[in-house]
Amino acid sequence: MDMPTKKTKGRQRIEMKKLDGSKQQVTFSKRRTGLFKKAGELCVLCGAEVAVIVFSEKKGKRFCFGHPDVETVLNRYLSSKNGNTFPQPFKKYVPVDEFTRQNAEAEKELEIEKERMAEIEEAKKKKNNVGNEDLGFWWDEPLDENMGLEELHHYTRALEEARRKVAARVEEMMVMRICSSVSPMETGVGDHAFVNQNLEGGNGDIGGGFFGSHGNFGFGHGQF
Amino acid sequence: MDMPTKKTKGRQRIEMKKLDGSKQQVTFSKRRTGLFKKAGELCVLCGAEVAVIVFSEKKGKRFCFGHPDVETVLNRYLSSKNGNTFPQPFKKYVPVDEFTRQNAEAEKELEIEKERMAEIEEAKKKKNNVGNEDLGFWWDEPLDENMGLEELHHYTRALEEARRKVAARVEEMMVMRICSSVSPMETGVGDHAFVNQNLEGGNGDIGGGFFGSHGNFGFGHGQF
DNA sequence: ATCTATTCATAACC
DNA sequence: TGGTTATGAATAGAT
Repeated sequence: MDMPTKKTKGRQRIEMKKLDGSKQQVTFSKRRTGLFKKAGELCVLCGAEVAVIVFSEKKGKRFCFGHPDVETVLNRYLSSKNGNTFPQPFKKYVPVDEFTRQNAEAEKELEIEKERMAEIEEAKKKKNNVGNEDLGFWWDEPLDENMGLEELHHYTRALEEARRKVAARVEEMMVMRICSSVSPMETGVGDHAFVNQNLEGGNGDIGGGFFGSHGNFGFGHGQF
Repeated sequence: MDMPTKKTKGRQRIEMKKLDGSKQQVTFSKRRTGLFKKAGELCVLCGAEVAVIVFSEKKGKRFCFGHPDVETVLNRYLSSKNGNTFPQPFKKYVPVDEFTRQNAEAEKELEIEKERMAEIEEAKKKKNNVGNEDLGFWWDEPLDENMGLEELHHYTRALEEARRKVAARVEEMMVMRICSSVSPMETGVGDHAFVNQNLEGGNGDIGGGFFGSHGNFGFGHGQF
């Protein structure tokens, strides 16, 4: 008579084994979202710094979450890795609010594009002053296959250090550029988290903000 | 008369704002565990590659999860970042099983220690052949403060590339060393996930395996 | 580290 | 991909 038949079976227990097909895709989406949410909550509740990087199996699409942003956490990871203990490392929280930040990101994108198109030609014209004599940039040189393990380790650490420095320098230049082109608004140290879906083709970001009422969390691109 | 009073209030809704003190610590532990579990499930169910890096607020203690391991995912991230599209990148799953892998890690630790103590002296004695003329290694040179944004971008990408190459080379050397000193056992491509708690003092890893019955997930150090 | 009572995440369906 | 429902899981609070 009546229709007490439940509309759905509700959540069912599933075996912890690999899914495939459309089922996998749906589950991937939902669980990825859930994972990022959990990560964000861990940040808010416990003041933790967290980076989550996910590559989908098919197409290897990239998804990221980071607080304060992926790069910061990665740099911290790379630095703490080799025993270099940096309790509260190189993280001058950039005093730009979300709005300003978005401008920065837009500018970054442009820069990256411009640069990508110009770099090959530039490489031909310029001489660098860091240590290569005539063939271009030293950083384009192939690795010496005979380099020993220990040198490689040294090299690795140096590269991480260098990358960190570059990241800091770029950020700095960004901030300078922003500050000189935008009226200084709030200088409060913002607390940002970035979520980023960055696939090969490059489509964009994924959704609305976290914790709408509490923190000014948001989604962005998160490159520098 | 009877005691229908509930033993606990059960889970209570909490405001999504920062906690402190012991409450924070407890919540951090529980939620971190939950986050790693979710990450692991995402890997198993969807074949995703995932890295999660967490720094606690106080003491900046580091916690990591990675599948197949943190380094792999990070390398993939760094490479895919600047538009360098590598659908299925430089990840020749090393055909070593868990046991062999542990040997590798032990050896790595030793190497790193040895090297750290010797490197300063070595730097003085050796000349490198990559591009610096006389003062030591080019990679120890300070950054040119006048380097432009575009050069910095180029530089950054080059460093990431270089780091990737070095990592690959180190891994390769490791494998060669292993293969030449250990009898070839199973050559099956293992599926590993590493969880790693790596604090300044260095204590060790955190717990039992994930999904005991299904995958050979485990906990490890995850350095190279 | 354990134990409940609850809230929360999500498998199945649309 | 986005929404609904019913249920399995995660976890806040207390021990």
